[in-house]
Amino acid sequence: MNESDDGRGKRQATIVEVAERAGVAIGTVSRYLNGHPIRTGNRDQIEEAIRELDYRRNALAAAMKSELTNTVGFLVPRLTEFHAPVLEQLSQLLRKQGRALLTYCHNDDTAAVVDLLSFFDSHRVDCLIMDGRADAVDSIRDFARHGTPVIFYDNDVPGPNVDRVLVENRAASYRAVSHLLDIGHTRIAVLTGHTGNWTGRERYEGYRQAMTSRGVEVDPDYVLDTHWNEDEAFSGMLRLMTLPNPPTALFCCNYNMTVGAMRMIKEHGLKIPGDISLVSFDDVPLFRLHEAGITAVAQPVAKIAETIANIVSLRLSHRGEAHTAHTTTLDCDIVLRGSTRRLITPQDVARHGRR
Amino acid sequence: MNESDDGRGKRQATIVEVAERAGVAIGTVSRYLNGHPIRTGNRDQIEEAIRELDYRRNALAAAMKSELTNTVGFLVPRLTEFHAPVLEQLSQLLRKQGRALLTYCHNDDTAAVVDLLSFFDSHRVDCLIMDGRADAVDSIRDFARHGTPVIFYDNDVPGPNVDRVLVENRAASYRAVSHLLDIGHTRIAVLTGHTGNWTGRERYEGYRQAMTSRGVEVDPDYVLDTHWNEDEAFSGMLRLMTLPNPPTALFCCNYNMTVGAMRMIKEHGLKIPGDISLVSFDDVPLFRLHEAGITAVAQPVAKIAETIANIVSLRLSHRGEAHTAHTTTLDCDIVLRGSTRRLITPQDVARHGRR
DNA sequence: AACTAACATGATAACGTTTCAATTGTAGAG
DNA sequence: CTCTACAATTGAAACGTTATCATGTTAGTT
Repeated sequence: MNESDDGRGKRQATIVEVAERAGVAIGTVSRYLNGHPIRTGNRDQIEEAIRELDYRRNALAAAMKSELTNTVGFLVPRLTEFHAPVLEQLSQLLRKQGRALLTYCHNDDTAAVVDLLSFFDSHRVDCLIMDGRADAVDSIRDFARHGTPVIFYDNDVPGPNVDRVLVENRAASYRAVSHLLDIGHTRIAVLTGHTGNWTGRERYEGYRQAMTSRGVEVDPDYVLDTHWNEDEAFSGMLRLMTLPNPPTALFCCNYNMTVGAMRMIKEHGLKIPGDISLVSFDDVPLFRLHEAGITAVAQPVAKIAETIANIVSLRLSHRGEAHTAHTTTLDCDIVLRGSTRRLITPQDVARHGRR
Repeated sequence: MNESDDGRGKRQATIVEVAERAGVAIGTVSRYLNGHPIRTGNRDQIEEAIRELDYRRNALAAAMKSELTNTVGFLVPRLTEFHAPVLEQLSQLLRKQGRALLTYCHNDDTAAVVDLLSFFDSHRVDCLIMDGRADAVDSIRDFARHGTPVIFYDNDVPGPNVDRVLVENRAASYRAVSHLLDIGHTRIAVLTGHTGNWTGRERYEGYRQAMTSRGVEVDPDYVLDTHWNEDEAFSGMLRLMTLPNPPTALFCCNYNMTVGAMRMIKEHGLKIPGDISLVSFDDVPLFRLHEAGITAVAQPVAKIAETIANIVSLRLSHRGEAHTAHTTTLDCDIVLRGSTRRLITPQDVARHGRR
């Protein structure tokens, strides 16, 4: 329908043509486009020229000179119910700063991470946000060496001199497991995700400290170092529940594993919390709607996104200046629901009779 | 630790310096970088120079000449459990084509959509993927006029000459509601999302056709035109269940609304499917784990992502060539679970006695 | 050995901005 | 009306790549 809807596009007007048509210098147009003060007469001329020529700014050319692309690289491990809201809010906060996110979901694939790092690098993103990864420290250091700020979130890895936005994984786990201990459980199993990375290690450590601080010994059979994903959690859970002495409570270190564990529990006709109590790291809307309600550690998604956005803004407004990296550690909430129930001890059973 | 970890970054080597050092012409280095054949001797020289100078490609400068940024704009309404996996897979498929996604989550904010459109435009994304939006057709047309391919997914709006990747919303809804009718329900309510947009209208239309094809009249009280979100679904559901003659079954047109409806149902002590049967559009892992299991329409996420990625590739390898827009419509699956149960009729009750 | 093709190479002109130093214009003070 | 600040404007030089085309080199035929 449209005059030039021929699929070819049309020759693009440049700032030069705008300047000619408006009868001013190129620099003046540039200044106008960047919001600098302009003589009123000139402004009108320029605006008219822009309209008539259907001029659109070429951010690439601009970025080339100014060394700023207004683009931020974002590397996310998985788009789970924890990460998706972070991305959602981050995209909006950064937009208010005039920036947008170049997003990639790497699924713990080292090669993909390295590949993307160099893509982001050659595309000159102004900043990089990612989970700290031991398998890519060298690439990360290479990347950061050129002066682009990097922000780690969700997972940490020591070494690189970058800002970090993390949560108090250990303390939150400690409290979660303490809750299970409070209500009488001692045979508590944990799906750690993966103690090969910091987050998994910290969450496990919280578990361990809670246990030992009550004098409960950690049974190695109860510690499953799976891989943050549903299927491994499912099979791990299978091993767990077929032990001669299965656990009475379970602590799952992320959302995906909670789903895997719950699937095993349901498919084998077990009940939460009747047969086993459950605490999940990561809270999702549907946990409220579970039959019993799932007790969960809620990460402060909004605060995380906000903090990251602030750091981006800060680093880029002082770019070039030397600075020391800063780590922000945010608190988590524990939401108690019905999936954790006081343990019925043999004594209880004896006292009240079977079933 | 690193030699130049001073936070300033260091002067960036260019292709010119590489050429000088390698003793070849600039063009030769460019050709090498783009994988064109190069004399063996020269190749070694160039590779050495690149290594020694720590050269990194500047994709901006390249894009400026080649008119290709290897960047694709992605505008997603919300990062729900439907959209997140699409983004996840899309980011990976496009990466294999050497492209990356500039992502923004607009939350149905018209101003944000328009803003992003012009951001993508000035950043010269090679292609744009978004939900078709009536509130932005003009901006979309403006955008497309310059020759950049656009792909609509999830939602459609007639007019723009763009490719479309959609699902058979109407047919899937028809089958979902027919299932409810099959098992005896007639008082079936629907949360349409928003019939102001195509997806909502189609899903409602499937509902309506299923009803009338069985001679069941659609009760306007049972049709709730809410807004795809949890809270409106919650309050809508409240209105629904306090009707003198409340529905015995419910069809929710997206995941968020299902959560809202389930929340109301649970908080008011009602049972699924005891008090009300439920079908959800969009299937998520936790639906399997609900007490009864939630019957749901599963959109073919992987196919959607794949189809979009293929179109991107196709359009960009034939760019500049005139083409006619193509619409792909994909099938959905209906997964029957326990949330839909045969209606207990008054006769049944009479026959078996109360409770 | 001479003669073609076929192909890699070299020099240079774009691509569309921003930036900078130099210049012109403007308005307020004397 | 002139002088002085100060701000807006100008013109040209980058920014780092790709594209073009004429030139040089190689390898394949006869």
